[in-house]
Amino acid sequence: MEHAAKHFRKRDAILSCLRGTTIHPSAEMVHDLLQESHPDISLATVYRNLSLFKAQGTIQSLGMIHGIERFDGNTNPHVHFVCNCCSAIMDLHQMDAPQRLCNEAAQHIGGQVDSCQLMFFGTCRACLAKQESA
Amino acid sequence: MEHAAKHFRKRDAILSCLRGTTIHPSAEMVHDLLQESHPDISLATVYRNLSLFKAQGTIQSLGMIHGIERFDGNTNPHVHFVCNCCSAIMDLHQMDAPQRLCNEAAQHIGGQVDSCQLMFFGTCRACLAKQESA
DNA sequence: AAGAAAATGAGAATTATTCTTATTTATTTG
DNA sequence: CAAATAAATAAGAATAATTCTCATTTTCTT
Repeated sequence: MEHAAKHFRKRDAILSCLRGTTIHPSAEMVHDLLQESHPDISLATVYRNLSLFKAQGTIQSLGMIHGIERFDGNTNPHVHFVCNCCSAIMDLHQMDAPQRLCNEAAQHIGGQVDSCQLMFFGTCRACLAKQESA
Repeated sequence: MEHAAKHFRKRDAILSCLRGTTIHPSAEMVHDLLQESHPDISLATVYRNLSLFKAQGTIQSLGMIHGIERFDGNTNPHVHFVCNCCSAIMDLHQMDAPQRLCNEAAQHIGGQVDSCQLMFFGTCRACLAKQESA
């Protein structure tokens, strides 16, 4: 059957939210961000749709950071920095994506390599400043 | 008697277990691996000591892989491959550790970079074979 | 407009991990 | 060597992020 583009308001709002932010939010952060425009959105709906988008490849998961799963609406491969102090996640677009290493990895592992993740950990500028003034 | 027993404490057994395996086990996997030599070890003890070693820097955490935290007794920086099918984690010692990228990352982020992790995801050889025969 | 299919809200269920407390084991001290 | 003190452990309860259930609402098809 032919389907026109379906319009599911809350689902769309969740995707727009992810695509419109660079904070790499968790499910709860998405829920908070949507409070103003959709005060009646359920946390379960956020979790459900994030799982769906992830399975579709529409968004990517950055994995569990400090015990909480974080998401990125930008599926282009790029490098991330995680602040161990405030759990902020920032893009490092300036750095070469390590995709070129996938083939090399595949040879060594003798399996099929689908993706890779390069992640730096440390303390962000804001948290460094806070520590100095304390 | 007391001196000899000191070397057979459960804490030591947990560390030895981690250092003697390359499967990058979770807490539960460590618990299982120790069943034969220490059938009365408690899962809480495993968790408690893994947290301790991690805080000390005696071992490293590879983060949550498919929802479960995995550990590595080898604190030397090296690259890992994760099978999305069976959750196996393998070392890629052959590949350059990306430590040299830390300085570059620090410049871009304007913060302090402590560590980094390069991880490849895909399907391991064993799981590929299983899929073909199915 | 009616019926079918999909999405949602609310809260219960799940599960990896952490915490609490009583007990056991190791270490220090007299 | 023995008493006192400190550290480690076992068992199970508590916690918290995530998933699941199901009744209801919304959207789509005819």
